[in-house]
Amino acid sequence: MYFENLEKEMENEENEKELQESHYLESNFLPHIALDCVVFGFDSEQLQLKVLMLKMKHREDWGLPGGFVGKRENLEDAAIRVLKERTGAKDIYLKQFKTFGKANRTDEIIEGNTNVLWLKRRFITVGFYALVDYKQVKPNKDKLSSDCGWKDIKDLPAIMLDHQTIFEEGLESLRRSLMLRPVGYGLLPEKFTLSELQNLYEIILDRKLNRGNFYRKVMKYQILEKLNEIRNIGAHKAPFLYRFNKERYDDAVTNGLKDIW
Amino acid sequence: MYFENLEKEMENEENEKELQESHYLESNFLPHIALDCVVFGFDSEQLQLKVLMLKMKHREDWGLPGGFVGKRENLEDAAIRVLKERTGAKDIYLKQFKTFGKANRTDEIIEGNTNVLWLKRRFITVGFYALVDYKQVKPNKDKLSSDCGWKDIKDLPAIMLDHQTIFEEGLESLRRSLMLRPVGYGLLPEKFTLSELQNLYEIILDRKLNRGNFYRKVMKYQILEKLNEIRNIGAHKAPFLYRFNKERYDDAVTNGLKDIW
DNA sequence: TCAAAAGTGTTAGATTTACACCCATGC
DNA sequence: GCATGGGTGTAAATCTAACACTTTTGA
Repeated sequence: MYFENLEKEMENEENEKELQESHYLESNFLPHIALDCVVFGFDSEQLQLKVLMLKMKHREDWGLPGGFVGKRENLEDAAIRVLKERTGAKDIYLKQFKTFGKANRTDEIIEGNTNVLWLKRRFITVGFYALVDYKQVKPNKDKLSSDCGWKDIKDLPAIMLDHQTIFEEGLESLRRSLMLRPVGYGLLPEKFTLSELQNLYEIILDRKLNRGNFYRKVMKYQILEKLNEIRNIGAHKAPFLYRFNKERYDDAVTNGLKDIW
Repeated sequence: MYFENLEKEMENEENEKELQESHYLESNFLPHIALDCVVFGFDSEQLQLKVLMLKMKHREDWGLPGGFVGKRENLEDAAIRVLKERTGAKDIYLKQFKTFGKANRTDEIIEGNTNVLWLKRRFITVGFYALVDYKQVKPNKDKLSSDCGWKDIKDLPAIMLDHQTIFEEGLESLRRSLMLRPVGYGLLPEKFTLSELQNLYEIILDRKLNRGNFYRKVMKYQILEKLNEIRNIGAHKAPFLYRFNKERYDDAVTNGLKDIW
């Protein structure tokens, strides 16, 4: 009997919290509009491209970090805010890639048992992908989730709603843009070795690249600066460190480099 | 005095209409969400790429054809519906290219003098571009506009809101996609000559292409079917007619052809 | 001495670009 | 005959892909 009451009390408390959350959302954000981010991080030790995911409360499956657009907030700023809250990282490369607007895409939630009533309506979501420095990120769960962490893109858990599709289209979009322009700023730490860069490209494109040719190509576009530093790793020659020449890099990103890789 | 009353009456009538329109929108469409279409048509006589524009009531500038998303309507379906209403054309190629979400992008309207109150809120808009057969289209104005017609992309009138930006990004997106895959289905009539196709490509890409090389390239991808028909034009050899082989064309559109042109 | 890093050489083959030449045909 | 269309030839320049050789250097 006692336990039953305790449980009920806790349930009520949880209810109360969710109702408050619902009011907060109601008064601060645009209804029907969400955004979701496919946040990529490159684990250069395990040589894995990872994506940030959240485990939602009341659910067994995972979702992409997302959020809503403040009533007077620019769409892009909303995405930046969400990314900062979730990752703590600054220097985030963000790109909008597609808006998802199937009429029934959030029916699962509308019919589900959340008490955040504000969520119980149809949502259209704007998809962004983001490139962040894996090592700088401290995954941070939000109010609606119970866990937050990196998942290897080749080994994803069960995924809610249409977030699997959003992820796949985000990855495809990243691949395509790598064909047209350099990627890396954001995904790598400020200083990195050439083989880290090559590994990153191989993982994004999902194929091996020839080292010599890669070296010449990357040098030709002069987007890198060689530093007078070296990283000590193993029982062999220490690799040089490089960083992006921001000016040339931005130029290349803006104007594209035709299909390079 | 009499005229004054007449004017006032007409104003009242107009007011009444707009309020009704506002209620209609309120009960049928999602608030805050719009879509705008950059509709391209190829005028093969004047050799101009044209874009469909509307002149809004109460305004001197022009805008892109747009609309809203029905409460239970898929986003893409809404775009298709708007396009059909505005152009009468079937067989429309539609592609979403970007969502525009600056907080102040519709302030002009919020502060303007429309009585369609539903419009007096912030809107985020999803941009689509569409390719239609210029000759099949009968431009059709909507309730909120006073005129509708084709404009040469090299000679546009004054444009409202951020529709200039939306147009430019739509055109850029069309150009890019032409680099990766064939375009033309939709923009050309069912039957067309090779030089019409080449003209189209030259106008979209804004540069001359070598005829011989163009011929070989287009043939290599086998997306065309030569017909046993000829078009009689002038005092010279009549050109053959071609049409797209829909299967191969769709295949190429889906899988891309790397950078071709 | 080994293993990885850094840089360069080389070559076969494909692709691109630019011209140019041929024939056909409607008027 | 002439202007346009349709089709092919070709050579130079450039780019790609694959491989291999050299030197450096930390443990």
